Amino acid sequence: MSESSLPKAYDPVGVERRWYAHWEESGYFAAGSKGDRPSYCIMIPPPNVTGTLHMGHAFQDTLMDALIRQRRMRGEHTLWQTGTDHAGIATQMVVERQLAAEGKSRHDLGREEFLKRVWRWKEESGGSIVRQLRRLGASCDWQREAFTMDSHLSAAVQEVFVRLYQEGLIYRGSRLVNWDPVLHTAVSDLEVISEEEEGFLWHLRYPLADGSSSLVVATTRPETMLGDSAVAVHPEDERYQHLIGKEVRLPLAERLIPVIADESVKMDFGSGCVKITPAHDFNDYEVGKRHNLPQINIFTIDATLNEQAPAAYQGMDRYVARKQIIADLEKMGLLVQVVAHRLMIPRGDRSKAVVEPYLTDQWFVRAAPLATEAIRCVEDGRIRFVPDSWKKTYFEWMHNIQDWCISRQIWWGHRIPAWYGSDGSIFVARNKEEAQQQALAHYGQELPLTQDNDVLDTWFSSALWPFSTLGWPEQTPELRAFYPTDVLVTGFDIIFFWVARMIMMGLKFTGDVPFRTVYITGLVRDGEGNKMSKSKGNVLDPLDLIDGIDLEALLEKRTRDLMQPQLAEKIAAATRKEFAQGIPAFGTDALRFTMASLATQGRDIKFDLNRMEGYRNFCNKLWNAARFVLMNTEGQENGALPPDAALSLVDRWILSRLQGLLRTVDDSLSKYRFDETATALYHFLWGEYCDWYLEWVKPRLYGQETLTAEQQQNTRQTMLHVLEQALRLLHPLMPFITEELWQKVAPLSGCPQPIGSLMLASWPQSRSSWHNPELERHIALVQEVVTAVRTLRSENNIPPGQRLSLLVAADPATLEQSFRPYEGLILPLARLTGWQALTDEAPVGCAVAVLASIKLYLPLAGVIDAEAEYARLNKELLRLESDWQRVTGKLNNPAFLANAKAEVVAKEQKKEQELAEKRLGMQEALQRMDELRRQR
RNA sequence: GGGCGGGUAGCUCAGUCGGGAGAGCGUCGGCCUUACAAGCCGAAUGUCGCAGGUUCGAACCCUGUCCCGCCCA
Repeated sequence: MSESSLPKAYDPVGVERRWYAHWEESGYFAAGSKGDRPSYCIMIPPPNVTGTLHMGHAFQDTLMDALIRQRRMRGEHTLWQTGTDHAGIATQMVVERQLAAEGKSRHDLGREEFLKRVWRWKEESGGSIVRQLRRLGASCDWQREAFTMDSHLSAAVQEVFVRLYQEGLIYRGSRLVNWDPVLHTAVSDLEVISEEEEGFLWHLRYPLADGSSSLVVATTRPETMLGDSAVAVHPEDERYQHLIGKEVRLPLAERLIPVIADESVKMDFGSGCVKITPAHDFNDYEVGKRHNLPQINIFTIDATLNEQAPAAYQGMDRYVARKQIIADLEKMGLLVQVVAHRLMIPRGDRSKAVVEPYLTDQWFVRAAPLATEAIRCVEDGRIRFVPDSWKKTYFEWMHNIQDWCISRQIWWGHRIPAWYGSDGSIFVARNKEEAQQQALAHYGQELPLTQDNDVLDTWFSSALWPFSTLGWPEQTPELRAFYPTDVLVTGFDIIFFWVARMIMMGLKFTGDVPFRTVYITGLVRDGEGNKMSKSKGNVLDPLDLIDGIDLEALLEKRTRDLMQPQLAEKIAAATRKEFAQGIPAFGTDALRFTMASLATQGRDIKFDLNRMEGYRNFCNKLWNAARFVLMNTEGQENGALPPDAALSLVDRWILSRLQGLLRTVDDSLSKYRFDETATALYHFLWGEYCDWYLEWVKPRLYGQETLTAEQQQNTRQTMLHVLEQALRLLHPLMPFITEELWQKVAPLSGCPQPIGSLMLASWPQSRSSWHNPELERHIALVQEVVTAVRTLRSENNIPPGQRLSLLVAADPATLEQSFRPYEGLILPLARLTGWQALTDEAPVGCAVAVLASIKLYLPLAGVIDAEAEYARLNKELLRLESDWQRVTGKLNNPAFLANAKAEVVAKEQKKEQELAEKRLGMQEALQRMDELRRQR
């Protein structure tokens, strides 16, 4: 054995930087030309251009990269389309906050200047997330990197808008929408998070107009009473029949409003009378339409009271007004009671401000007509959800789909391609010139037009991503080659936001589905199952797991820029406790392997740092296995893999096991069961290749067996070949370490032609001639024997160094077929000097192991702890007894024999024989041990 | 209120042909055995949430029920 060219422990840092740069510079990520290869395409869910990489990205991008790398190795024409999203509201908020720090607002700058500023911010910070993506090893085609505001993507947005408008699928209308009074924009219902909060139910008395009596309404929002248009009761509510049709005098506003009957009123809620405020409540809006009630808007865009409110309240914030109104009503004796009440409070997902139902002019997509086909394509299997059950969630939403409010009153985004004439006529066009032509046709003369000030919902452009990035509306070669794409990998949290909308838009504009499979991942959470969030202070940065971070830096990072600075102390304490030593550097491959192994079917993925440490160790194990292989092959003649017959038992065995691994990896990847892939590779490399095969190889290479030079060479070649193949299989999950090792291993294993990178090496093909189940069964018995001897040693405290000889009792056929041919594999690993067949009674003072067909005796006279051995054997016998009884019970049951499948019965019979044999052997052994311990 | 997912070893989770309950981590014991102490060898550990049912046979299928979580209203 020679010195290895590898250091003793794997150090990921240099390896990762070096290889990624090499891959990218060499153009290995680029899709290249199609030729006659099958295409394979994944669209990355575009992250926020100014954002940073979080655990969810690391998780999903690892899986996408694994799929892409495997397909690339299989020789397919692969494209992983990458890019970023302009994230309208989020990005605008960041820049506005920067301005605020300078004491300015966007209005001080004006639209044009503000947008320049946002672009500048995008240029400055836009690089970080794509740099981080590279650190993950992502093999996306950077030459095709797209941004949702790129000109050709923007052109697609305009095209889609115009066509939908022309078909009547986009319309502008005055509707009640979710209004964010802080951001001053409408948001879609998906961007509103409703959560239960503590509040009150106020019971207010409204006097009847004729002064005859009064009624009591219950409300959670007393300030909106100034906009009431009616009071409603249930038509069948006997308490209030006499009131229906009468009028009440609305206090403070001093308006007369009718009492109406409407089915939607819940009789058992509050007093059974409710105020109806059509301009400020979604339900009341519907009621108002049914009863033709006026819509009285009492709020400004800031949710302060406007001129529709009585002068005394104008200009007040909604919550200030609430207090004032309650106080005023109380003075007037009209406040009946106040009851604590939990209610759902809607907040904007970005600003966290309480969202106000607000009457404004907005643009909408008529969703129902688009949904029909989008539902059908999942029903008929053109699109498949993995796991399948997510399609129920999809259907649930699609069947109840609402029109989509797509206009946003912000500046950063795709400006709506609509122009208004002086009389309010709308001209929707691809550009201003086209709009002016329309206007000319309409007015018969040239008149000034003004463009709509609003921009589109960011998700509108995201919905086009699968085809806009490929060049649509042009029929580009890329569009032809890669659309429909193959699989979308994303989280369940954006099925509605994004997946559903891509399906609708894709079908509408390309006539085909945007992807054939939707693989839905779980959400990465912390070890306790909590969502990772800045305010909880439990965020882990994938880069910190790769590079490591010391405690101080981690504390600083977690407590910087908190929305609620008072949380800093608590977060710091928790962080100190959990990461007293900071986080060590684990490297990208360990992170990726962890992500893959966590990719089970569940919804929540609790990220476990200990597990990651285990996979870091796995990297080191692999490193050292390769180191061992290289030590024994570098500078030697290793030949080429010979035909089967020339190979030794262990060589044939590991090749057979390799076939099993190959099948499992292919199968699990095709099912998106990355956890199975990871487990199979881990178990093969550590549990079989290292723990058994390499140990068996040692005596062969070290000349402890008399082998010819050729036999030794064959083993060296097998050792190289299996490692080389396993590195290929592992590459999609662990690209860096496999590349580094493969570069050294592949030339020695005689790879047919020199290849620049493992990325381009072919994906291993299974060879059925290597599959050898009979040999695997024999070796399984060998492993059982070795383990049994080791157990006997361990249980009797025999030092590993102490050499022993083994006595073996079995029938001659078993001995000759299952034991003797394998003695060379058994003796060294069990650390035995030799063995003898036992024909007579075993000598006194042996430790005994009873296998199905073989009994093993380890002569330990004088050393053996008879008492302990007796207890151990007794326990094992009890276990055998219970197993045996269960099996014989089955076999004695006529119903079982009559109903069970023949192969099951046969299996049980075989099991019964084995157990009976073992049981008998164990009884004998136990008896002898009993005698021995009594002699003491 | 409607829908969905989960409850398996101390922890995190596999276990979709219904036919002997698994892995990793942790724990315990023994080892610096010339690739690796980030390692090697060995061991212990289960009311498969609960109750019924179907079946020769249930962690798995059915019904009910409890608990936890998510989504929608």
